[in-house]
Amino acid sequence: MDSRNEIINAACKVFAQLGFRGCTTRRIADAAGVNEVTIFRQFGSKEALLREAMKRTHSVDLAPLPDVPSDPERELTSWSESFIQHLRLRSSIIRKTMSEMEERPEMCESASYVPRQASADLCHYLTALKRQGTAAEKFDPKTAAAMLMGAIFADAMGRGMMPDVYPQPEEKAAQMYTRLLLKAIGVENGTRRTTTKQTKRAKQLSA
Amino acid sequence: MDSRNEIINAACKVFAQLGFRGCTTRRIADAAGVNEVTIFRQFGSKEALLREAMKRTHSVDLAPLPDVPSDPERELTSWSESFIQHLRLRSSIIRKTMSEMEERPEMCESASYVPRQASADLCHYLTALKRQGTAAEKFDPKTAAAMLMGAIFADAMGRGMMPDVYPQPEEKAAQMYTRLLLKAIGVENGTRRTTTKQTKRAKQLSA
DNA sequence: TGTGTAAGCAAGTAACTACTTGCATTTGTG
DNA sequence: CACAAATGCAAGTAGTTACTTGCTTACACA
Repeated sequence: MDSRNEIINAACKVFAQLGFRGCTTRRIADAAGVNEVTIFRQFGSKEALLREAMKRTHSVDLAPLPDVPSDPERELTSWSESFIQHLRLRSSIIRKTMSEMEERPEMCESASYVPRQASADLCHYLTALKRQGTAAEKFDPKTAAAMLMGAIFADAMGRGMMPDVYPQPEEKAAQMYTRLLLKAIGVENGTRRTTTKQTKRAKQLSA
Repeated sequence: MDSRNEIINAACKVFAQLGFRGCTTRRIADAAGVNEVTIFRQFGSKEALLREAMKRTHSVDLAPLPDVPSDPERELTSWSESFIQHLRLRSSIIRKTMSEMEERPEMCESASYVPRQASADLCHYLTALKRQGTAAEKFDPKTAAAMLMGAIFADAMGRGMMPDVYPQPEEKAAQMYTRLLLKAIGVENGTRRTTTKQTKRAKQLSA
């Protein structure tokens, strides 16, 4: 049915704005353009509605990372960019979900699916880099993965609140974190890197 | 007065558990072992009470970082450890505050004081490392600071929800993030580092 | 044309919310 | 002892919450 979808979408929207307690059936009904009773006839209770709404919002596919790395900087950067974009689009709902997690642990199981998957993908990729010998330094893939994801996560959650503590411009942030991580694990980035260095030197000379 | 303090402490505790909407004057009064009217006589309203309670919880002193770096690994690691400990102790209240920040921006101004200060301190320290020449790589101090703080923040916020995506053991996490960052900015850690390497090699040989 | 299903509407329930009022009790201080 | 300030207690206010019931309307399908 159509009203069912409208209600679920409205529930997500209101939850993202006001959290579980602020997400009243009255407000959901208003946002969905639907009578309040329809909610109870369709879902039985507010809890059941939100369970379904959360299940839907948190089932997303992440950008893939190749099984065998070929161009680490390009591949990792585009992964980081898609991940940070994913988090930014959902920052409100993620903040609310995290705040609710002690009171309503069921909600977190579905919410933790995406970051778990992302972490596993990234770890797998970094381990491959290490096995290949592309990464020169000794490092723990899980720590490195947590570091990159943590930086991206904190940026997505906190930039709206304190824009001045995060790197500028916003659109380059994912790339900058990724480059730092690659340096940390000793990945040299061949031709393109050299070109960049030469460009920088040329600029410094002309300045 | 004594009841005033009891009420403020109780308000912080209940807010950390249930957020603003869940933090009812009834629950605060119960937690404080005080009659509900006392709250209104002392603070006038729930809003005013929570304003004062938040102001108090968020005014904390951070561990200092030396103005001129001498032993980067030791100094940064101990700073990271004290910072992660600070965040872990307050993870519940931080999650609630972040979730509330769109609805109640006043609360966030006091809450953002600590991370802003931490970021400034860390940036200053990293810039000094760069100026000293201790850090070999070219890097942007703000990005590097955001990366380390982001990793620590995400760990403190998320480990309870998904322990398996963060490095083990928990107590070494801050140190591991710090070491990765130092590698990223090209800080060599003289004698102690060599010793560690030798120990590792000895272990590998005997294994 | 008839029938069932989904929806709207109005009203009501019991519990809870922030907050108030009036009065009695405790407590520290001169 | 006396007085004032701080607290407790009981009751009440007006609004909101999740959820229910009974009745009416609209629409699809046979």
